[in-house]
Amino acid sequence: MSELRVRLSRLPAERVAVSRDDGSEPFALDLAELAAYVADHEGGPVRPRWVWDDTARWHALLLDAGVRVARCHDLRLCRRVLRRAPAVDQTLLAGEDAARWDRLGPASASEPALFVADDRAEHLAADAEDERQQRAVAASAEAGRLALLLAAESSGALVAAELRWAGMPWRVDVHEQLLAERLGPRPPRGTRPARLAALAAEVGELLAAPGLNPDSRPELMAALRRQGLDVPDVRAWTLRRLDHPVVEPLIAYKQLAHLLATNGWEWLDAWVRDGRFRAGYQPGGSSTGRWASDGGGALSLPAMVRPAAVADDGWRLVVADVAQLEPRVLAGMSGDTALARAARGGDLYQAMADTGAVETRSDAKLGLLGAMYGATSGESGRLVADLTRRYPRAFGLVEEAARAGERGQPVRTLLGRGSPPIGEESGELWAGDLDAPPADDASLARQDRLRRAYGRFTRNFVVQGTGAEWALCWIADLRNRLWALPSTPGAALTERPHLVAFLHDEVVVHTPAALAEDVEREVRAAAAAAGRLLFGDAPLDFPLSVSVVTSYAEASK
DNA sequence: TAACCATGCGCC
DNA sequence: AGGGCGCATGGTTA
Repeated sequence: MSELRVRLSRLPAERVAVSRDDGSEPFALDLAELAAYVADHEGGPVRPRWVWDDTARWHALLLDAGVRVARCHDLRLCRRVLRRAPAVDQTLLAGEDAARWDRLGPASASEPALFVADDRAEHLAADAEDERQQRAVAASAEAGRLALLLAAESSGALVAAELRWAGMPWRVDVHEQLLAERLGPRPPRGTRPARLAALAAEVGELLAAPGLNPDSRPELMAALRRQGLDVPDVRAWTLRRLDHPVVEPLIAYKQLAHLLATNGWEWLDAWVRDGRFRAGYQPGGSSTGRWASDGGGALSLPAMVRPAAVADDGWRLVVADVAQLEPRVLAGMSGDTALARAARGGDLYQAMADTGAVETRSDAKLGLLGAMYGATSGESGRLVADLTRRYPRAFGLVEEAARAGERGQPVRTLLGRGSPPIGEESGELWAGDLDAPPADDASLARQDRLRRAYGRFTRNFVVQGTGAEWALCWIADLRNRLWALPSTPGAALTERPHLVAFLHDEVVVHTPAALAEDVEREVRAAAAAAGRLLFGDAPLDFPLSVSVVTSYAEASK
């Protein structure tokens, strides 16, 4: 029996159109009735797939009403995937309002609301778009994989909405103490904290440039040059090679200035409330399918502030990350049995070294990363050549992806996500120009540079993108497993084990301490399930390192 | 003045 | 000749 799809569209005056694909008559509800309708179905024997334009907006509203849904189809997100999927006949996605669906951007992830004034999504009918998408998938030669991809994307969108809704537990007092220890007491807005001011003064003195502003690159470069320190840039990595007393305080200044700017007191004011850090997530926000973040910087929480992420009393954080996700995914998608054998154990790089493919673990890592990123020169380039002989299918796959990119051809992930066309991001040169003969040496060189850059991108795209697909399957399954853990009847999402962070290949679950072991078991089981979903019975492991901790900073990496 | 770019650093 | 992001700053241009 096929599943029931219930399509929801917005109507004027904050009402909602409900249209089921079981032949029943469509009808309208107000928001209170909608929450009750959804809750009623989620509690019933057949949980529908809820079809809507943007999960961030609909699920936030439902969560506020105490309703959690099991499955959905995010039309905006899935349309974006299908529009670039090489296996999809694009004419099947044309039709009424298609252009408006194409232009539809994500709801503001930091403040999702179902109804907003002057909304471009207003009156877009979910039924028509859903039918188009279903037809496009069904007609594709990769219908099964695409359907899995869309389901995973949509589940990811549910996770993202729940992450924002629940928030990461965050201790403002711990964070403020940490800032005070390093920077001094909170200064008035726009002035430097004491420790930063002292370091700036010290740098100025050591460079004989009183009043120097170390934040100004031209000022700093000029002052360094006057001291005979000629550097091409002022990156910490470059400065460290200099032998001069200013290096240490200058690097310390830069580090603390960065802490202040990105995760200082103003960040706390903006993003932490009621003991929760609520960031905006954008599922599928990057072209490879990885998530992006939208306010708050949830995907780049510096180690320095992680001590402030503390579980509630009697609760724990279960932190889990996958070891070497992308090399494992590469082994699986290429069917490289030698690399897959190395991916059976906990340490893929060490296993490569143990078989004699390379001398040391670090050589294995350097060579594999070089192959996935497109390193050509030096040590890394030489190792890539060696490893290509040992793992021809895996290294051949990324090499072929790079060649396709250099020819200007898009590539696809395991589940069928297509890369954006060449030149789309850079804007430097659109694809048509590549077919025209270059007018002069300069434009020839420019074309060449663009092709190579796109080749490095497509090389990485197939691996990073398939890695993102594995991770989506992982968190989608984990989300359901966590919900299925025993809890008191009617317990809300945040009264049970729930996800509070997802960072590409790592998750954090906030759980009552007594359930931490169950959570750990489910996190591992979900990883194994994701591997089977993508790679079937291929002999391939996705080992996790899992820590049960009170503070995020204690998690071993 | 606002919008944009370049730089540098953080995360994966 | 190393992939993907976000964010803040300073400095430039429209």
